Amino acid sequence: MKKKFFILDGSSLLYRAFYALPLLESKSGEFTNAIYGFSNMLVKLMTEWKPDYLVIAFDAGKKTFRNEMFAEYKGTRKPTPPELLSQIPLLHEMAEAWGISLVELPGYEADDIIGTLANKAVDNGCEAYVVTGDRDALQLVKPDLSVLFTKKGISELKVYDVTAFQEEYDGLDPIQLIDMKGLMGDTSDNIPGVPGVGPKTASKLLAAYGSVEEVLLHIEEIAGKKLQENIRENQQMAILSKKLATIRLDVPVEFDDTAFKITTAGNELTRFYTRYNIKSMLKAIQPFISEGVAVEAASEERLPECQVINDASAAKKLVDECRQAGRISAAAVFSGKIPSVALTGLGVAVNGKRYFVDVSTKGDFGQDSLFFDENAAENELWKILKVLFSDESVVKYIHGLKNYYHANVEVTGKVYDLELIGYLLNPASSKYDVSELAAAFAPTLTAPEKGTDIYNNVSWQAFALEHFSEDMLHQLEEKELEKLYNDMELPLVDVLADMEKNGIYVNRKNLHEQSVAVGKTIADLDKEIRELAGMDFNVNSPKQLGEVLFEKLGLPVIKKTKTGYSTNAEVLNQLRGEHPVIEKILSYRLWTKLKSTYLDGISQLIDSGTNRVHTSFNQTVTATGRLSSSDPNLQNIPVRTEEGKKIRQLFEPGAGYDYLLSADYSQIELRVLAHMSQDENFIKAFKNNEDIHARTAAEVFGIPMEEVTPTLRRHAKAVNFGIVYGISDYGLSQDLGITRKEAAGYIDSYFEKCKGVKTFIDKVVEDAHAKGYVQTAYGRRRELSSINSSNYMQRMLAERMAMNTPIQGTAADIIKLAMIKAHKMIKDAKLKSRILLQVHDELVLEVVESELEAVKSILKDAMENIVSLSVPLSIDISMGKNWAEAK
DNA sequence: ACGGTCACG
DNA sequence: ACGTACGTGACCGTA
Repeated sequence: MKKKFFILDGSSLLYRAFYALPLLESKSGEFTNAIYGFSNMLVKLMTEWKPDYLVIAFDAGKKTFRNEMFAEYKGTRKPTPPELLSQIPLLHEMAEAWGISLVELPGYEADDIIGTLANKAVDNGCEAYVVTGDRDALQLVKPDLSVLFTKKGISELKVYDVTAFQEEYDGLDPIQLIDMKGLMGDTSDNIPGVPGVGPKTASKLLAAYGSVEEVLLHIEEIAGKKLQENIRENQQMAILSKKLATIRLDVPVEFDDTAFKITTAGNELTRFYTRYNIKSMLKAIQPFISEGVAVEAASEERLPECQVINDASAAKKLVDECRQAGRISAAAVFSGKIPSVALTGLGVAVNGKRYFVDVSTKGDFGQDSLFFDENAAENELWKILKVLFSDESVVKYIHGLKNYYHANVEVTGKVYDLELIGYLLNPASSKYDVSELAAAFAPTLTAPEKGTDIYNNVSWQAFALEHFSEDMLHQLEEKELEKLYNDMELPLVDVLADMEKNGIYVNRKNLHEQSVAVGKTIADLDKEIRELAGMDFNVNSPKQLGEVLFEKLGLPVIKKTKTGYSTNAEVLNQLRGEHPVIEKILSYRLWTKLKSTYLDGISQLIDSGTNRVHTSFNQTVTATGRLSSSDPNLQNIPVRTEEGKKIRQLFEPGAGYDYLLSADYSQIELRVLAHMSQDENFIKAFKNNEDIHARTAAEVFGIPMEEVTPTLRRHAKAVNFGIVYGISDYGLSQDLGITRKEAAGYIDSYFEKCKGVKTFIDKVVEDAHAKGYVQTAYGRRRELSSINSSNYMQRMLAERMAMNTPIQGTAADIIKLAMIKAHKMIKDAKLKSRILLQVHDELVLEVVESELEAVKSILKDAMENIVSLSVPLSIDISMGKNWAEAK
């Protein structure tokens, strides 16, 4: 029996699969529907056709080429959706996972590779099969060479052998298809053909003469004067069109008896479909993979029973097992609030087994923090187990390291916090809890149902961590993020834990007094507003307020929102003078914001034990690498208005400390921009320690520094901000209240003067389009999946993110490193002073008088010298008896 | 749960 | 013609 050689048209199948299936997205953000469809096709071929050889032909070359290729398909000239383009690298991965050769040759189209190889396979004594969604391939049909044409998307295949072809094409010889095209053309492929010749005429001519060349030799005989004339005038076109339609059979590729055989390695295949979360495929591939892997894929059913450790000897045995394995995967349960947190339960996984240990001090595990007792004796089982976390020979795979620090667990040696690693791999995700990570990295592991008891739940988490950590670390290495983890995110955990534990003192008495006073102000304003409006309503309700202002009072509508009238500050400011109530409403808004968010909001979060607020610094929230702060958010305490500053006054040094000290980077983002862009003007200005916005104004408006007015400086400042945010003329015009044209003019002259910035921004955006992600100077990555979107708005947004992220993110990286260094220096110097807050470009410390100079010099060193850029980094230090004074 | 609003860098 | 500045979190009212 002849061996079967299959060659697949990669681009046409990918395209068909993409449009046949709804858009699927893996947990880590890649689109996968085309890959899913393609995979189903492979499975179908493998089971129903049992090929001996199978290869995929694909077009090599630039993305733009691929763009055109897809764009011309089916006569639609729409740009190829980025969601499809983004799956091309996955196609390569998929082929590799299957052990299938992917044949690409720069300068040759997939069609020609397919034609050549199919024919060579036939010459080698094979039956050749071309699998494609492109009808042009039918010209290849001959004895022993069939075309499998996709139908209904890709779910069915129609077989064209010589007989089937001739049945459908009325006795035409397959190779005559190219003569057909030569005569009638093909609009979708931009092949012109002969005007006035359609399928009917072309068939008739070919039936009579056999080929384009023969037709041209017999022009005089052709019936119909107009037709004769058309053919005569378009002889060249007919020949060229035929040539364009002809699949070449002379591509320099050889039939490779070894490489073209399928060498499916089961674990690669499992890993691939696991990574992209294509669950159904994990079942479908079972017949093709070895037994060992089948077991791994079926682990869903093989979740071991949770063993509960409740005596010392079992605990010791577990310690021994982890030590011998050199690793522990653990998920912990904590109770209590910072600064009083206790570890109360521990799930452990090792060697594919899972355990649960109840380590709560009173054996009341599952109760909440009300039962926390810091004087309670340490749990006996925990005493035995905790040594694992400080054993240098044991690698720890855990989740949420900061909580361990809060619970005073000593964790040393090699530690992998999979939460942090998940964040580095995809900072755009919103959650990194174990079940979320499992869904992304180990989709065969089904998370326990809601309501599952804590023993099973936590031990499952440990089991899951052991299961997918290897894959995550592999990706960390592939994306070159290890350094970022080891030198930045991991050491930062200790710093943040200390800051959160420290908290910041709040003057409760003053806070309460302010709250009462502001409450009175608000009540008065509320009354006045209702009187001025002539009716009762809830001023806090934008809906009701809108109705009062724009319907009852008939004020002009400035702007609308999705749901109704806009009543924001910008709108209200424009309505000032139209009605006396407007002023009152603005004032009401200001005071209620202060009271509800800052006075009463923070009041609720003051720890009654320490009289301090212990914010959470979230390390895995922002897409750019910044920290965020919550419960309460101490990164948005008012500072811009006088009323707001009163809030800052409430934050004071605690007992035993003398001052709050603030150290903030001067213009760090613009300095980063100067460094990354190597723009001469910016570098010079920063090196000379000039007022950067004034310098920008001088350059952009072409005047000497002395003539820069405050207004011009303000405008230049706005442009600088705009650059950092990802400039758009519209945004700038809104900010400055100028026309869009004027804004565009500003941007033009800015780029004219700052060529380096222009070049840099263009390069960043271009790279983002090519790679689908952007990076900070330290290699932190942010995926921008909509950067090639066909939706203008989405694409523009992604481009602004592309411009902003390297700048904002690099600045965030720098201050993170500075925090680590400052924290260490303070510790090494055994100072009592300590870091309390980080506000993106500022650190707030609590200091004792005697250490002032030491602290200042440490901060200067740590913050200014942490990295050497092309421009100096500079910090301003100020201090006072409260946070408002330290500004 | 979501949109509108507003506080910060 | 379209309609946006980048990154966050908390509160309120409304669905």
